[in-house]
Amino acid sequence: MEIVTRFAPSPTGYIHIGNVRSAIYPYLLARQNHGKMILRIEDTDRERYVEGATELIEDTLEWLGLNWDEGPIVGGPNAPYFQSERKEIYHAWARKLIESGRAYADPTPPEKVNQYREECNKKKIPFLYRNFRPDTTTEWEPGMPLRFKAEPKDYEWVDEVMGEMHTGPEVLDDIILIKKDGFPTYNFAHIVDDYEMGVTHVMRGVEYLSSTPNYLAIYEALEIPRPKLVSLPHILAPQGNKKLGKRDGAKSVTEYREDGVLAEAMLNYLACLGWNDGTEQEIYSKEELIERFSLSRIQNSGARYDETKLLWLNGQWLRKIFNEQGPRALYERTLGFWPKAAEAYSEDYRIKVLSIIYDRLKTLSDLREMTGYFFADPTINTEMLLNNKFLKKNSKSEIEEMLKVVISRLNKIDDWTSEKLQDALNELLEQTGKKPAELFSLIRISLSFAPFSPALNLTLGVLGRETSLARLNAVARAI
RNA sequence: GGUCUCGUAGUAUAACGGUUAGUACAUCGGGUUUUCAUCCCGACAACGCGGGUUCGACUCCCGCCGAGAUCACCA
Repeated sequence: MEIVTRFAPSPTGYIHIGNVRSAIYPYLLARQNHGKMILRIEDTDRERYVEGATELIEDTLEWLGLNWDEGPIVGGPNAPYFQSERKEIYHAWARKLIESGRAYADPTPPEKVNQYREECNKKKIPFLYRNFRPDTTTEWEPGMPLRFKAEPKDYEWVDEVMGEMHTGPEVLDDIILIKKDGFPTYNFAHIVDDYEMGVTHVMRGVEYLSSTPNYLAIYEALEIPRPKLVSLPHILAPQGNKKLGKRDGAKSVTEYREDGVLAEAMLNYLACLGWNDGTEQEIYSKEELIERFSLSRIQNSGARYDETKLLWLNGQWLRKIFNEQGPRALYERTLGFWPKAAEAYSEDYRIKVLSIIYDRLKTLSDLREMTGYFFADPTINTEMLLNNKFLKKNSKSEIEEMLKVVISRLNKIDDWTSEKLQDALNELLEQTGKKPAELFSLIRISLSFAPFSPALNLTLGVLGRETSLARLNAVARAI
């Protein structure tokens, strides 16, 4: 049987890292089995609806490379994929339930319901609406919610992650199927949609585990088969033991993209947070994840979100792309992350800069801070030079003298390549009798006035003869 | 409070009932001609507690403790 999974977010804002994973796993499962993934927008709560949220969700999924086979934009045989446009479908199924006596109109005003609830809370007994069930012969009219009529009993089922589950009759209640505004609740709508759309695996956060018996009762009453149920443990906030949410400052996936985190790294990190294939592999491409994924190896406890590891993985991916696909492939990912001054330079030059600095990047946005001196002469800061821990024992005149020796030697280089430059630097060490730390710091700082920079011969090589010598001369004059 | 779930180093995780409890991130130390990083080497560090079952338990069972979820006309 074809495997059909779905990601069914509600458009209430951006997708943050706490909840993308419930899009990743369904995607992997569907691709692995040559099945389908559906994107369905659960927009039945008009109060929480956020304009533009659907686009944000689509954008995030596309960036991560999680393409869907049915849903908004691409369409499909089960359209529409917005729940707000499927009202008639829910009502048709609801009528079926009314006819079989498993749903009833509830004329009780909300205040009364709250009153019942408070009474129970006061008596410290569980609140079950079915104990307050009103006259169930009322005709269902607009403006009146429709409730499920529960038949308390035991339920057993298998959760693909949590294993065998069982509950008693005390968890079953008369839940609302259709709200008074005519829109269905999640509890009802998702069941109808999943069935109509042929979803075989319902993957969602563990918070739905407690409601599952009620869903099971609805499947039964509707006389439709139940899909496989997969509860995904929460991603926990860095502090505390609560699930990661926007209130914890959970960043949107888009935000990480803007910070220069690669989609590959994001997908890799999130997929492996709460899942592993049993090997010691750390770096997985999307294709490898699709191949190796298995429901049975999803962890059943929550996993804490660790941004440091994400950034480490991002560094790994940055280097992997550079080494395996070449400088140009990585360069293409860096567009938009360069300092403004870089615009005046050729692509070729920028690729050279990238080639010597890429292994120092944690995120692409580091380029802005780290490459400034390749595109504009740095401001000369004599303090920085004289107070450097390797240089401070030298007097100004000694520094000036050293610079002159360096300049005259570099001037003699006929072929300005990193190899020749390295030879010249080695000779200078012998000639001056200085330690590398001392001589190289002097040159490095004079060229960049940056806290750090790539290997000296490479920096000189990329900067070029003219710029390098001009900067060294400028420093010699300023001292 | 009822119901359900979870519990290996700081973090993410591995381990047919038999291993010096493995790996990665982080941290600390060292190495690679400056710096920052990469890379390499090394160190620190864990089975929540208590009972069983067993020749032997991180692994199976029970109890406790701790953490979380849920008990909405939100999803």
